Amino acid sequence: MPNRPPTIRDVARAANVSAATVSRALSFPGKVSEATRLSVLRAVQETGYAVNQVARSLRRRTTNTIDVLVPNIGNQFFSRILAGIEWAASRAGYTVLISDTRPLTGGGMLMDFVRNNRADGLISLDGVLPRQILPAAPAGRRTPTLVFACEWQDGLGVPSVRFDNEGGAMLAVDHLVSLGHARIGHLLGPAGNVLTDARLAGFTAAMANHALPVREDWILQGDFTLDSGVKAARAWLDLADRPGAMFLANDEMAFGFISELHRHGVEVPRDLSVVAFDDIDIAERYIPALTTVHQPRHEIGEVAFATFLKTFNGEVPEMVRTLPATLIVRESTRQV
Amino acid sequence: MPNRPPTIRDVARAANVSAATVSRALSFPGKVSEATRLSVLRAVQETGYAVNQVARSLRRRTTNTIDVLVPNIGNQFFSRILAGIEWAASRAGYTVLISDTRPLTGGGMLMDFVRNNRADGLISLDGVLPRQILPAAPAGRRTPTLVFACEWQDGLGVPSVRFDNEGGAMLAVDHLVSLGHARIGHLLGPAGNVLTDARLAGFTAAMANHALPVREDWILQGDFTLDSGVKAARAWLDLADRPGAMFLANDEMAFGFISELHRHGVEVPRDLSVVAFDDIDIAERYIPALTTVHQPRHEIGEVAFATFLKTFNGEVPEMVRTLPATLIVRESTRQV
DNA sequence: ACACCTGGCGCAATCGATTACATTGATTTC
DNA sequence: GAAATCAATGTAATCGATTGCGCCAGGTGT
Repeated sequence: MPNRPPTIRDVARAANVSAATVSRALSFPGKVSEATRLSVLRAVQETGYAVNQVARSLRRRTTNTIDVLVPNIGNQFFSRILAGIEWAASRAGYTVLISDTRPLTGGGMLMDFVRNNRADGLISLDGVLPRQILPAAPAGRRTPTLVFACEWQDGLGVPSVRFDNEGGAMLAVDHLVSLGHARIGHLLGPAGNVLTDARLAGFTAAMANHALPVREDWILQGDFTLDSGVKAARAWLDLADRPGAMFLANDEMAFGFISELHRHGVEVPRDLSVVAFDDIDIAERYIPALTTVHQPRHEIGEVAFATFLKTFNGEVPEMVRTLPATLIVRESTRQV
Repeated sequence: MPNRPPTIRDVARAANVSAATVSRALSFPGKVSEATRLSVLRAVQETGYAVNQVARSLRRRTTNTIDVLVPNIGNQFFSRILAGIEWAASRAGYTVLISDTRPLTGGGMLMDFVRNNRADGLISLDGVLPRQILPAAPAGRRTPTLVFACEWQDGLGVPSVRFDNEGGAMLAVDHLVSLGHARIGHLLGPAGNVLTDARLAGFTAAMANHALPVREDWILQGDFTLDSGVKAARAWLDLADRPGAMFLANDEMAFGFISELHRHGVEVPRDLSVVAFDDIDIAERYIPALTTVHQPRHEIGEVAFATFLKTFNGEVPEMVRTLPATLIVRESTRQV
């Protein structure tokens, strides 16, 4: 009773042609006569045939699938990017697989996905891929196609698509300065992260532009999580001499930060101006609505996929593509 | 130069054994002698061999992979569930693929994933799968293994794991009543959604328990999005006679709702008590911190995977498994 | 009238790993 | 001491689709 799913041979039999012809009729309609094409199509209907992608992949040595590595699916920041990737991918007949890089503690499994021929390549939104992964092109194997998006890792010869983090940070600082702020602090992202560094660099550069000092004790350590924002707020409260404005490396920390200050009677923007980075969905609906740096997330996804495809097809892509960031002014900053 | 990746045959040659032995050494270490096992392992190292999963899947007719269908990856609510699934899956040697159901407008591609032998089964967090998908077990094919989690669809004979939505809604209402509220409204989820129905049912039942009237004009229509919360706030503001408390069908709408009211000078909880549903991460750090119904999301993921595995192995799973919901009281509700 | 294309199709090899079955040498059993 | 058993390994078929090669018939060119 539980007989096997129909194979191409079943279709061939039903259409009175060879399996080869069925294959051609399906993949290269122009290669067969109109009559056989139709009879094959009818046979497909009758049998309920669906191509076995596994067999096809084995023979074609290609999966038409890419895997996207996301540092943390829970971070809502990434969903728009994924949407952009999917959009471009489906247009090219590609399927998108998503993997969260965090659960894979060993890390060994990551690139195996490509080595095992389950995906044609990777787009990584995570810049800190385990060492083992990148050099994983042993024994004359074609280097697996890898593209970085958002985050990246230098010195690997891997193409990347980025936001203008430095420029975005400068916009943030410029905005605060234009509001009359001169005492400005910064809450960092996780140590060793390229975004942390780039945003700090932008912060420092902008401060220098305005001939403002960067005070060590006003540079707080965070790690992009809500919780680290909370901790930073406590550190801020402990400061003997407090800055009047803070540039936070992302929105999520800003929520933790502002909420914790609120619990201690410090109100944003009344007592402190805050500008963050990312413009995730809730930013507009937080109380206060968050002034933050916006990035074209859908677009970076599209570009990242295009870059993958180009690379996979053997062409040489732009190695670093930078997309602009803009500042969205809302309620968490005010004139002083 | 760009010679092919090493195959099992290359390993066999290097180890001076047959391909069959290599296969056994790798998959059933007990089946070969200690000596050969070691020499095979060494050969694997030397050659840099990695199993070709595609070939393995073709032969084994199994992929050790499940696909999880998520209505909206952007909704942070799902990430914990995914984490739970991954946790259980990796323990069973399974790989988890994640697909967002929204981009697949045609819908046809969804189950093809399984029909095409790319995944052993599906866990759907989306209850409104396109019709074509479910009956997709034609021509004597073994019905693909499908499990619903969170959301579900009745009358399909598909096992599901759910939260106690009705019970959670009742907890919410009970809490409001215990605070002295009697004039209570409800913001619905999207029409036709099982969660919407279940939460409404719980709301209605609890109101009846307390002999409180359910007023039609206090039942607002939403769709689980931030934006629909905003719109609901406007509808609420237009009310001639306003309820003093609202039970909202999810957190995200609550943020839109509360923020929009705030912009119009109505403060929560000062002017209105709000309790929502989901307890996503920011709930605790919203201002005010949100009183909401919590669900064991990691656990539902684990249970869903266990259910899948059971079904896939031909056992008969519990058809409906319900996990308890609890109320987390925070700052968005107050005594009147 | 003859050689030459060419469109349409079938045959069979192939992708890489797995596994049923066969083989071999050694050990156990009666 | 012969038969039976077993552990370890090899041989070859197999999973299902794709594709290089070649055959055949009908059409062209000269």
